[in-house]
Amino acid sequence: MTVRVRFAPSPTGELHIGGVRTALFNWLFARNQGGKMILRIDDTDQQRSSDKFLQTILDSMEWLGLDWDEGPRKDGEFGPYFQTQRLPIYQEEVQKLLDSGKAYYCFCSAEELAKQKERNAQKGLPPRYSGACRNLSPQEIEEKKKTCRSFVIRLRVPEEGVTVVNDLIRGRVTFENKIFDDFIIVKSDGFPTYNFASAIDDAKMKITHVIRAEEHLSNTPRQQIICRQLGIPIPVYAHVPMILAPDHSKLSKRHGATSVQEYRDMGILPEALINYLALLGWSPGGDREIMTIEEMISLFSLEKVGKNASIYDLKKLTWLNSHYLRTKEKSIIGEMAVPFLQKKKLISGVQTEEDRKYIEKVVDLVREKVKTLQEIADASEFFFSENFPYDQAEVAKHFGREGAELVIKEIIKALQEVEPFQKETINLKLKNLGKSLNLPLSKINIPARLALTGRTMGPELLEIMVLLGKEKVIERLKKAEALCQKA
RNA sequence: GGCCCCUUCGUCUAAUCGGUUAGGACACCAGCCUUUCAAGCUGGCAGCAGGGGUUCAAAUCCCCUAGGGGUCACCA
Repeated sequence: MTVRVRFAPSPTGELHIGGVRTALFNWLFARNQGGKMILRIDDTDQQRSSDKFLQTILDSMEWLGLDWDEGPRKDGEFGPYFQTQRLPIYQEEVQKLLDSGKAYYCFCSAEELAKQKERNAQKGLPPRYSGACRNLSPQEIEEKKKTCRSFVIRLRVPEEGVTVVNDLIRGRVTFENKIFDDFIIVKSDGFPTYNFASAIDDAKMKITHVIRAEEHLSNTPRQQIICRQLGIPIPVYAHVPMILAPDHSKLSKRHGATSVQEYRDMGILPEALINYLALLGWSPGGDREIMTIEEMISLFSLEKVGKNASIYDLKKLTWLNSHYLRTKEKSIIGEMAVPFLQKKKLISGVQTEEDRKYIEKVVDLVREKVKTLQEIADASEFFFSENFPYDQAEVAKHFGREGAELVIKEIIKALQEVEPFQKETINLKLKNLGKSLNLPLSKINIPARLALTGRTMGPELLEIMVLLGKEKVIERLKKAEALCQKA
């Protein structure tokens, strides 16, 4: 039997790192097993679902390279892959349950139920359904259908016995059936609830392994009860540990960047995010940390997924990102930096071949010092514009001192003589200048760097000079000379 | 509150069947390198939640306690 897994997000928000990690584990498992990855959209919440979220989720998945074999933008033989398009399927199953008495209509209003819950809470009892509509006669049902505005359908849950979840990660987990009340399977708007739709779809889509977050573990027995009542197969479950925020609480917007989109905007590379997330809750064993996607696929196994929740740490993500930033093909990084440079208005929308080459050189030079694509853009401003800012404190310190102007003048004079304007020739000239002025090289380089870039730190000075070209170098030094007089 | 899950450095984790000076990575600190800042290299700091058992031997098996998380929705 070929492995079939699914990732089933609901389009009620952006894809956050917890969700992606679940998607990733599903994907790695499928690819490792030579199975199929199915993407299903659980959009039964009419109020909160939106097409905008659907699109960003799909875009995020594609950006990360987590492709799917069946699903939206793709289709497949077990569709449709949107739950809202599968209503007839659910209706058919509900009817079966209704006919056999395994489910029943409930006419209790939301207000009534809320009151009931409150009463139970006051008595210190668990909030459960009273069973008021459990045994209505056919006549009563017909009558209520006429008088009540709306109704739901509940599943008759056996009161005795236990339901055992066999989880690949957690082992056997046993639940007493008496802790469940008759839960709702069809809402008053006619849409199925999550547990119901999910159980049916997993079976109809021939899902073999349900890999999802641990928060669903407590829901699993309900789904198994549904499966049993419907006589459909129960998949193998694997509940992966949750990802928690640094304060140990459940992930939310107030914890800063949590969605894929935000990381993308920040200038995180997809492979860095994937690599980082793979390490959260899973380890290939040994000392492996940095892995290609192919290595992850071949090394992945659910047995090696841990049981305990993990807390995400931006610092490590950032470290991985800087690693990939430095080691990936420079033309690719150059390409990836383009939107960030555009956003800062350092380059225009269209580039000539020459522009591209220049961008690539700049990016290649700057990437050694930074951790994100955004930082590449921030660090390369002076390569694209004459209006870059000067660090005022450094200006005061280096241009304000006595003799500063003279040094700049000497540098200008020396550089003007350099021909051709290349690393070696410039280097030789500056070294000689240092000797003749009896100054350490740093006393020449630091003011020069400040004049050319506005900062005292950055890529290698000689590289900067060559890339900028003689003309701009001289021009900026002259500007600095003027600053000296003011300082 | 009931039920369920979990617990190795600050964080992510490793440790085939019980025997390890409990390993690695990020972060942090120091040194080296260096024409700045990084990177890189070397070294350092730091952990088996607590208590009972079982055993010649426990991070590892069992029990209890504590702590954390999840779930009990006409959300998924």
